[in-house]
Amino acid sequence: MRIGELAARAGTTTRTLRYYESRGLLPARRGDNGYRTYDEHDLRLLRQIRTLQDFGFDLEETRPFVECLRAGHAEGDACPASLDVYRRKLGELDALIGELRSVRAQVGEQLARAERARDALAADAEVPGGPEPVCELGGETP
Amino acid sequence: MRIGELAARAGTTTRTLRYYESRGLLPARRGDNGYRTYDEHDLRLLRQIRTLQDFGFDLEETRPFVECLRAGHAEGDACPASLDVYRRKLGELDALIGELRSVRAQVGEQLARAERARDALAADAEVPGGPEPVCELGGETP
DNA sequence: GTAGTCCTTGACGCCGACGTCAAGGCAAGC
DNA sequence: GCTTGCCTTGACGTCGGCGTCAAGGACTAC
Repeated sequence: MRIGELAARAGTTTRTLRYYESRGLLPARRGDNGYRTYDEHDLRLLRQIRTLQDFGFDLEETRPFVECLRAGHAEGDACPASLDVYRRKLGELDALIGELRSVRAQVGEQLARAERARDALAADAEVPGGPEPVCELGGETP
Repeated sequence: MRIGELAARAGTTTRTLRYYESRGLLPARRGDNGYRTYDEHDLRLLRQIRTLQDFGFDLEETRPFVECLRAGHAEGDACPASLDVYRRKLGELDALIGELRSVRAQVGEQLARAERARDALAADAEVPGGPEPVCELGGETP
């Protein structure tokens, strides 16, 4: 199988495969004409990479899985190094999710506060002699 | 106040301020000598930008807040455009957090599965005549 | 006068994971 | 022979938010 077919079967591009090869992640054999040649096992490796990438692993993090498969294991996560990556990733995910939830809470609070302020202004505006109406944006404020 | 002082007071760098200016976000007046000149109001704008950046807003998303302050409002989120950004951000955060939790769950499951498989192999190994021991990685597999 | 500090603009570097174009080789169908 | 399509390498572009020089002007202190 040549590069175009492998790319199509894995739902990626030839550019990506050449990139992986340049990174030493997915080397290819070469035919007499210099064309890259792949087999089903390469497809397996590639799918492992893609799955992890979809999870947000960066390329280097997929390397232990690929090497594990290449070492003959049926699963890319059959080796301790892969499990370490899993665990490290779980830690990173937990930390990131925690940060994002904190940010979400703060932004939500800011929004609520700003809406209260706006409503307070709107209520004041209904009182005769009240202040200016709510900003409607647009740019020009006289 | 010149650029160095403003940067120091906001806990950022002169490079960053010039970058903001190049983006049209924080333009500066110029003194006779060509130096940029800022006042306390600029510091207020800058702090607004930095706060939102810390929340993960990208620069363009801070623009409505800055323009709102520049329009004379006491708060950067006193304008509807800013509230829209808040709401959009909340949606993005919720979506992202949801994705990350899903990924976290999947990775956790993969880890658990892989550990079960490893333990099963280890248990087998204790039985006389059982299969090969667990992969210890390292590279060479004969 | 001169050393030192701050300022100016301009321009390249960085990071990750490729996209995109260019120039040319190889194989197959007509 | 000619076109078409896939392949090759090489190299520059992308995105955001700056970092990091480099060369030179401005101002202060001594």
